[in-house]
Amino acid sequence: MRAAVATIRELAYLCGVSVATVSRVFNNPKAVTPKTREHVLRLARELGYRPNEPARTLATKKSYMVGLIWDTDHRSPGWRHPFFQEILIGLKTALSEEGYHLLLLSTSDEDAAGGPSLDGYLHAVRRHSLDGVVFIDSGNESPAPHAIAEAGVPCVSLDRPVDGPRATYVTSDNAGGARDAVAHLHATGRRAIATISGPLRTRPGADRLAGYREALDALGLPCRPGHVQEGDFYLAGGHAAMRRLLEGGDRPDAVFAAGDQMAIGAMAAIGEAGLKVPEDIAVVGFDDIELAALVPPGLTTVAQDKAGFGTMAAATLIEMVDGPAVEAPPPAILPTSLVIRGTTTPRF
Amino acid sequence: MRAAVATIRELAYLCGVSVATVSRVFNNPKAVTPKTREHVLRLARELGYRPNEPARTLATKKSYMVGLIWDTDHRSPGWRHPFFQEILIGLKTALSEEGYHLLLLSTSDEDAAGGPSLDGYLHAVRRHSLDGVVFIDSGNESPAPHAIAEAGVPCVSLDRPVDGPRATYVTSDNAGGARDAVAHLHATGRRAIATISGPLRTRPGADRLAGYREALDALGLPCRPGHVQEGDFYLAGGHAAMRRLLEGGDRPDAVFAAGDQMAIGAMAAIGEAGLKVPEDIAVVGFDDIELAALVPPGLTTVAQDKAGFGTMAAATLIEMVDGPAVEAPPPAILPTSLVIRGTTTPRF
DNA sequence: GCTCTCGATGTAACCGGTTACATGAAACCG
DNA sequence: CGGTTTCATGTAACCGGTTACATCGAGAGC
Repeated sequence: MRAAVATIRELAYLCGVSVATVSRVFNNPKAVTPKTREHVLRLARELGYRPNEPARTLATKKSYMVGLIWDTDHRSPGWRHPFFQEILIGLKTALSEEGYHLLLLSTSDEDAAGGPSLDGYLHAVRRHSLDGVVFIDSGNESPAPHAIAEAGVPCVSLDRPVDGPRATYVTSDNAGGARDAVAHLHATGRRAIATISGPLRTRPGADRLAGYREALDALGLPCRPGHVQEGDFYLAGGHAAMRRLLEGGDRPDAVFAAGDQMAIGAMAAIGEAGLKVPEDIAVVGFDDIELAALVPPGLTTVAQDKAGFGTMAAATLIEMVDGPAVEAPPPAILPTSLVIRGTTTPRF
Repeated sequence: MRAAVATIRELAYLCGVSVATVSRVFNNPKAVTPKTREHVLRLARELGYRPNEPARTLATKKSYMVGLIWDTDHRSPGWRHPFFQEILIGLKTALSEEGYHLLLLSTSDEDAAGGPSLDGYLHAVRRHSLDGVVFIDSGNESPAPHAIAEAGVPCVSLDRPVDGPRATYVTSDNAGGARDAVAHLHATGRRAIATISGPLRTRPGADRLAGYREALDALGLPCRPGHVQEGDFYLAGGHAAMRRLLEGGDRPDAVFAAGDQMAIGAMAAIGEAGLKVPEDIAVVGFDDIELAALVPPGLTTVAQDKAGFGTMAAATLIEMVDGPAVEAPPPAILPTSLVIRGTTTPRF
């Protein structure tokens, strides 16, 4: 391969046209005669010319880059969104198709950017001329997304509502999924259905609990106070919450855990208490992480549309960035689907 | 917060100095009188001024961005490096500390950049003036890293050797870890030690098998041909390979699987054959994925230094980028450590 | 044939930084 | 005290694109 031509001026010279024409070939092809267009394109291809992005960004204020903010300190388990990786794939793929790139931003950049200011991310966005931002919630109530959203930067947040002139969010149908889970437990013969909720300050935590309550209501089952235990979305929290449920004297015959990790922790606690899943206590989780299918006897769970998160976030963001600057699209609520496995086999 | 000052010229005007002085305050502080320096810094802080990155990049050719190439098609499971996420965290954290950012690149960008050329990534690197590249191997023998490495772009590859004037790689001590695993199986009383290798075209696959052979040699054990089965690093491959081992007539009393997923697949196959782990067959894995601790009775495994991958990659890359442009540092070999759990309890 | 339009192309300013070089003041020195 | 060095600062060119506006030529209309 020959050395790539460096600049638009060189290419213009070689083509015998002006820089403006070359520029137009790439940015507004129909403003240029087919003949010259082809000529320029052919030479560009042969010489391996590609317009320089920083220069283009400088001139247009559009970088074709979006920031992925992933607000967390690296010590806490908070950074582990249950399917960060799937989200990332979906996001990256969808953005690439539209010619956008993804720049990773995390808490450390905030400080590095000059002191722990509340709007460190906003500065990062400005510095790089980012076209928009995707924010993955880690449940730690960071003020970052609000600062950005309010500044009018196109912004989509995952699993956490934000408002701002060009901000929206995408989440699963948490309440609906929870209702399905409870209805399924009821349909398999369980009547004393407890729940291990997520942290109630998180939106999915609160919504899944609400769905649980609605379902009990609809089924005419009482909502016994001891049957709601708050967890932390992680293994340990599920384990501890399950022990509380077991020690409560009012032993449930089914548990809806608002996250698969908690469900697995709960199953461990059930085993330690000498009880069996699903014979003594049925379990349903939420998320459908990879592990759910592997842990015996297979965890019944409310599956989220993992790839959908990324894809939807990308689509929504691009709509705000590219589209006519009207207003923020409505929040996207992804459907869930119940995956039935061994932890909820019917009672006789 | 007041509106951020847009340009260096404005700030210079407000400070009553020239743009050159302001620029120096940020890039070469000691070239400027303490008094003016403080003055400029104070005003800059008050006004929220930050130098514009694309402009800076345009002028200096240094973007303070490194690309993370993650070569894969999104369909295959190949993108699942066993701990992509940990690597990413380590990488991002270490890079942020030095003021570098991470730009995600993946296969789709290659095409979008104008046809499926072999050096699509190289173009992406040039377009964005990336300072370097980290390449995560997904085992699909992509030619991408070589094109980049040979072009002289600073480049560090994970788990796969590359050469180029400024290229190096980081990997675990795969052979050493494998030797430890086999020695441990021997020490717990096993003598008929089989292995499920990774794909032999991958470097870790080949190295772990080599380590296994060396260990058998050192222990004076024969290396029976039927006792080496090639897997794919995934659950299904481990399962299939284990069945081949069991059907071979020459049943082993221990298996070293070159990856935890394969080990877990193998354990399933052992269970299906009516045999027990560790009583009938002991199992050791490699990686120490999260699941290893959770799957009963706990998988003994060779732990890799997950965070170390990212940190080391970042350090090595920055050394090449920042440092005096001598030559590529030698490959980094991260130590492994054996984590002993329930699948290898000693034989009486 | 002459103007008028319109569409393709060129010229040059501009985006927001960096930096080589010029400048001028202060410090140093014999 | 004149001359030289040193050092902080300023001027202006440059990085590689985009784009407003000017220009020019061809076809349309009369």
